[in-house]
Formats: sequence, C-alpha cells, structure tokens
Amino acid sequence: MAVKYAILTMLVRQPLSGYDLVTHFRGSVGFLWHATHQQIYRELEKLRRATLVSCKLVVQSKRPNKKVYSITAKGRRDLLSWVVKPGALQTTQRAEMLLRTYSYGRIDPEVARARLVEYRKLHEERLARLRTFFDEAVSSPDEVVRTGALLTLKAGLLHEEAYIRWCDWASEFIRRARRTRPRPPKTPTA
Amino acid sequence: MAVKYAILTMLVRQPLSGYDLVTHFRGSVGFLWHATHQQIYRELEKLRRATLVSCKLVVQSKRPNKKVYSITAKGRRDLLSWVVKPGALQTTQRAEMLLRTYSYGRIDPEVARARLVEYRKLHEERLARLRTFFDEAVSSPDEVVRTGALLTLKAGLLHEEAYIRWCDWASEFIRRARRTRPRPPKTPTA
DNA sequence: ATAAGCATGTAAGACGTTACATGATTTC
DNA sequence: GAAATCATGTAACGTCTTACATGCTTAT
Repeated sequence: MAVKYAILTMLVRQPLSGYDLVTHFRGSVGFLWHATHQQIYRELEKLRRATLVSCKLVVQSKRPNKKVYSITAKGRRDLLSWVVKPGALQTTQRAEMLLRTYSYGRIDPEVARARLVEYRKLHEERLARLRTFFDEAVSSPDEVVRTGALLTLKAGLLHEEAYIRWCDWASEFIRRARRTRPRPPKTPTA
Repeated sequence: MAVKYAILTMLVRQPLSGYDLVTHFRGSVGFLWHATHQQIYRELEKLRRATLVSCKLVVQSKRPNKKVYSITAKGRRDLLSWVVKPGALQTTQRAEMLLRTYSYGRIDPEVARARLVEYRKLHEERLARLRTFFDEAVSSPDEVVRTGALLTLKAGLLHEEAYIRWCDWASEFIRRARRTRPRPPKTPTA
C-alpha cells in the first residue's frame, strides 16, 4: 500500500536509481521507513507502468548501467494528495522487544537487566546517528528538503530518547523488585 | 515469525480462546502487538499441531461453544527461550505519518499544522487509555503479571508522550518557518 | 586473493489483510 | 427490528522476506 508513497517521497526530491533507493532506506531514512531491494524494484516497475514515474537508462563505463527514475507530474499530484491526508494511529504495531519484556517477570532478573542494557546501547547508537543527520540537515540549502528532514528527524530523536529513558526505568524497576523479593524464578539459559 | 510468541505470551498468563486473544490484541495489548483474527486462528491450529498449546472445547448454552487454549510445558519452554534472547532494533519501521511529514515542506503550512493537531489528539487519547491501563496494572495481585504489564505500559506511555511533544515541536516549527517565508506553496485540497 | 560496493533481477514461501460465511443472544 | 457481541472458520489476494543468481570494479 505505502511502499509506493515511500518511493515517491524520495523521488520528489531528486531522481534516483533502485539501488539509490535501497541505500536511502538502509541509511538516513531507515528510521522512518524500511523496504528491501526486491520490494523497491517491483514497485518501481509498477509505478512506471502507472506513469507515476519515468525511467531513463544511464550507461556507465566502469560500473553496471543503471535506471534512474524521476517522478512525473501525475506522480507528484498522487503523492501530494496522499501527503495532505490525516494520519491515523499505527494499527500495525509489532514491537518485538516489548513483547519479550511482557514476560520479563518470568526470567532471571539479572538476565533481564543485561538485555535491557544491550538494548539501550543499540538505541544510543541510533540516537547518535540521528543527531548527526539532524545537524547535517540544519544546513541544507533547500528549505523544502530541510523542513521535511528536520521534522522527521526530530521525531526520531524524541523516540530514541524515549527508548533510552525506558531502558533505564525498566532496569531500575527490576532492580528494586529483585530486592523486595530475593528469590528469582528459574530461567533457561538458552 | 512472532505471531507465535505474541500468542504464547498471552497464554502463559492464562488459558484463552481465539476470540479472547482477538480482543486482547485489540484492547490493552494492542499498543505492543497487532494481529487479526484470521492470523490468530491459523496460528493456534499450528501451535496445537506442534503441541505448544493444548485445546479444550468448552460447551456453552447461551453462547457459541468455544475452544480454550492452554500453553503446554513445551510451549512454555519455547516461549521462555525466546524471551531471554537479546532484542534487536526494529528493522521493519513503517511510520506512515512521519513519511507524510517528510513532504510537509511541499504543502500549505496551515493544512500541515491542522493535520498535526488532529494527530496529536489521537495520541492524547491513546495516552489517556494507557494511563488507565497502567493505574489498573499497579494493583494487580500477581507480581509476575504486574511486572510485565508495568514494564510494557511504561514504554507505551513514554512513546505517546514523545509523539505529543513532537506534534507540538513540529507545529511550532512550521509556524515559525511560515513567518520567515510568507509565500506558502500551492497545495491540492484533496 | 578476497571482500565490499555497484546494480539489477527471479522465485518460492511466509505472513498479513480483506471479504465472505454462519448463527445465536443481547442491547437499544 | 436493527445493531452489536460472542465465536469460529474458509478463500483469495496482496505484501514482505529470504534465497538464489549474475558480473564488473575498487579497495585492502
């Protein structure tokens, strides 16, 4: 449904190849949308047939040739009519770590806390990366591009900060519970 | 992959019917995992065949009969060996509203701000609901159940608060940008 | 030499959504 | 009398992931 708009969102800023899109979604835009290369190549073909994007073959000498896709006027209209729509709450929530946490009362508290520390580290790394992107975006010359980047990156920063605060809170919560009730439940080590 | 564990996570607390699971995932656990009834019924049958859960038919007089599923010792072991695994960053990020926001520099700033206000309201409602769940969970008598509920709900609260702060920040950002550059781009009204 | 990066694609299978289907009871 | 709740299921379709496949260039 929305891989389409994820691609159009990128192409409205500049023409890109499928490969470029893959690296975008793996890099600075990855925190807001994820897509694999197979999804992208398939969707680009669909969009081309629907004339929402156009495709130009760029012949390269020292690298494989590539197909650079540009958004069409029709594609731009389609994108913007989607952009102005009201946003709904995400109904497709799938927070794997939180689901695990739901059973943290059943495992060794020290294992649980160790996992939280590891998890915290991952989010700290992501936070650091997002901060770099944010600082770079601040000096982007194109106001339209800068606005989009700053708005979304700010959301990313706030969420990563929330994750980190949660890890601290959860770790402390478990530590206190442990003291109160000194007999931890048995846990498989696997 | 993990619908399986979402179901086992619920069944380890108490035996439930497919229907019960549906309402759980639509209600108080919806913020951490989403699953439709078809997914649930299919997966329950799979889990039963793998003997991770057992099934008992409960005959009812004034209501349709139901199948109540309980986790088996094998299912419990499988669940706990998954729970203790380290959590990875979510690679399947799909934040539709943020994706829209990425193009908010291209639409009428007043429309953008109106959308942010609407979106904020949705998250405020969810925050209020989560707060209720949290307060209820505090007085849960079973410590294991309480721990799981409080840990995950706290994450939900922090995230909803982050969303709300983001909406305010974004709205203010657009307001200021508008002043600096008084000519807004044309926007389709659709 | 070997790995990483560039660049695109096919195919199979798992997973998820939507629609269709049924039927009693309870609430408005 | 209509709509919502309880309760389970099938079928078709669409999306996503994983594995397989190719081949050249650049850096270590």
